[in-house]
Amino acid sequence: MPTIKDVALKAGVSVTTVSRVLNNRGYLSEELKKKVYDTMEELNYRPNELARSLSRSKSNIIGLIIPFVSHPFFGELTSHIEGHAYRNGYKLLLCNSQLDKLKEFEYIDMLRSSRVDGIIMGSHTLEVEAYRQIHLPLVTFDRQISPEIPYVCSDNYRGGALATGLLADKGCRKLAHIGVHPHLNLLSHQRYVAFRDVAEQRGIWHTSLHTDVNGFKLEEYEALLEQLFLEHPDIDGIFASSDILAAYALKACQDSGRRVPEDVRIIGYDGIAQRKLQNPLISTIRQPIEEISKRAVELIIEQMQGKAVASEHILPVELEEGATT
Amino acid sequence: MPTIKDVALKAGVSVTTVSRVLNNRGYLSEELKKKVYDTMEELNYRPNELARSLSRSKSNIIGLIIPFVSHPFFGELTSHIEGHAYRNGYKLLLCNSQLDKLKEFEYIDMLRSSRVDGIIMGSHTLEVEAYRQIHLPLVTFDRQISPEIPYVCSDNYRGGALATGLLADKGCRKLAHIGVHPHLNLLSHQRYVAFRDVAEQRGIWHTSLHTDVNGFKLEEYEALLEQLFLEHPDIDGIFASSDILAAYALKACQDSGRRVPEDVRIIGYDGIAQRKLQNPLISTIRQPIEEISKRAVELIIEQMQGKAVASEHILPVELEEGATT
DNA sequence: TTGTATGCGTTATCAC
DNA sequence: GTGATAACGCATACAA
Repeated sequence: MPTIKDVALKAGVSVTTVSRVLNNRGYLSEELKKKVYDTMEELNYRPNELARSLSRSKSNIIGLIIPFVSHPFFGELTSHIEGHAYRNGYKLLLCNSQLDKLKEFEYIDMLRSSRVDGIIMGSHTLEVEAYRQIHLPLVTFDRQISPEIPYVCSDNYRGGALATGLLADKGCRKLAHIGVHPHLNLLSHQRYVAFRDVAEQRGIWHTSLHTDVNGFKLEEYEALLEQLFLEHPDIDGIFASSDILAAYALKACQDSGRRVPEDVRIIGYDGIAQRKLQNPLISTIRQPIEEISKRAVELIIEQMQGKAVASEHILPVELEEGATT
Repeated sequence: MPTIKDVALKAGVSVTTVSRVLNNRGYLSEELKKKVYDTMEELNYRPNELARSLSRSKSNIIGLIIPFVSHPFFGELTSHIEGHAYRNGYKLLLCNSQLDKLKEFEYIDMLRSSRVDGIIMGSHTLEVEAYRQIHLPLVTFDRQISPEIPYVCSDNYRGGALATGLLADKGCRKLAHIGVHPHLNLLSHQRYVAFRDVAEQRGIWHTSLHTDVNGFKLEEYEALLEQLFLEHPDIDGIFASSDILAAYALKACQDSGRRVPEDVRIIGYDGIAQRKLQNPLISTIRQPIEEISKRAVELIIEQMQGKAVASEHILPVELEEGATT
């Protein structure tokens, strides 16, 4: 591949000049610019980003660590984050932790070595201290780590309250919450807290089931629903902590001859696009996924620029009623 | 951040020695190794991958260009590709083209500038010549570009034949194929070719509908199904070119009072995990997504190593019957 | 076995 | 306005 030196030589100028043209710095005659641009074109020259990054100590890369891209929610999140990064001239290094501690740890190391300009953390299997050691612009999704590290999330408590309130309003008398394991200090745990609060306020019987610690597996979801109906066959309202989980609940109801919403009412969380494939359409609490993604990227960029950023970014949710409630 | 120089200084050795320890090259006494490792630890030193990459002219980054990560099929593909890349010590730069020509073009440029070691192309909005100009290890998914560029895909023709054969066996007499626009020379077009061939061999009436050129939008899918049943209300067999499309077909049937599989039989393509959320379970032609991903990464690595690779990689599909046929 | 010097492709600091 | 030259952080050929 041709280098800046080749361009300089062929254009009959110095590398400094070529670099100047490249970065549009200082005063350059139109004629000179054209000459340089032409030789670049001629040589099919592409500036070496590695060298640029090294020299400027800025890579224009954002690292994204999430549990699973193949999970629809994270797929949408990733998609929007990529879009915003792209619009701002950043590349995205994708890291699937699979909720594997070692993998997440190694990825953090790799990202630091790669001198990424910042990291968006959507996976949180490690201890607080591990994240504090990173010393890079950081944004966390759905987890509060320490005051210096900003986090962005949906209004989990309000979402949980809205969902539970709807089930109560519809006359449910025996509620179940299903979700992933609340082992870590994830903010999504607030959905459950709200569920419990509202159910108790309203004096409604309620219970909660959750998957294993590393639970994002589809088989686990199935087992969870089976257990639920085995232990509590007369459940008449389910608040699922994700739309995927809600879809499983719906399927489990249909398979066991329960009518939805007549016998059992179901409401999910997330508001993923794929929800629309379900029949009947699943009621849900919509997270502003696009807004969350945008904010996360902005927060990374602002930190890089040395700006002070607020540490708390709680974005509003919206109740979106379908046909399962 | 500390550099190799800091480590050398503090350990009382030369940078060369530190570099040697880092890369485990040449003969080094255990004592010396330990001393160097200890100072690295002490300084929390991380080698600068940018500098390493520049020096070795190898970035250990693979670029992945796909239309949409949020599409379940590409989500799974991405997930597996990431896994294999990681296992081989490569990082993944994620590029969502959104089937936008300009974006895809710019991304190719960015990847070249970033000196990625290879590119896996799952988006193909550009002309053959654009890809031939890349001059980097390349692998294509589902598109044949030129003999030098290896491609990997599922056995599309066989998949289409299996699907159509099944519908025919079940007694369907009026078949429809639905898919995305066959504008580009995508190999998935073979699914349709097989559909037509088999239907004609068996003497079965058949038709085909497809989305717009840039069609991956969910709304378009809905419109497509609406049109299908409007024009051909008596269709009794549908072969959808993706499971997502099949899910829409299923929903459209249910919404219009058609029983599946009694009135209309449906079979999809891909074999995505999310298919299991549908009720009834959708019959499908399963692509070996994991194997495809593995092969793609391998082909990139082998090309980087200068090995000669075969240009055609057609992996077997499998008919997986659910409850919609 | 360890160190010196040079190069990787850019940018930035000086001079001229 | 333009051009040498020294960084950027690391790897490596060559010496010692």
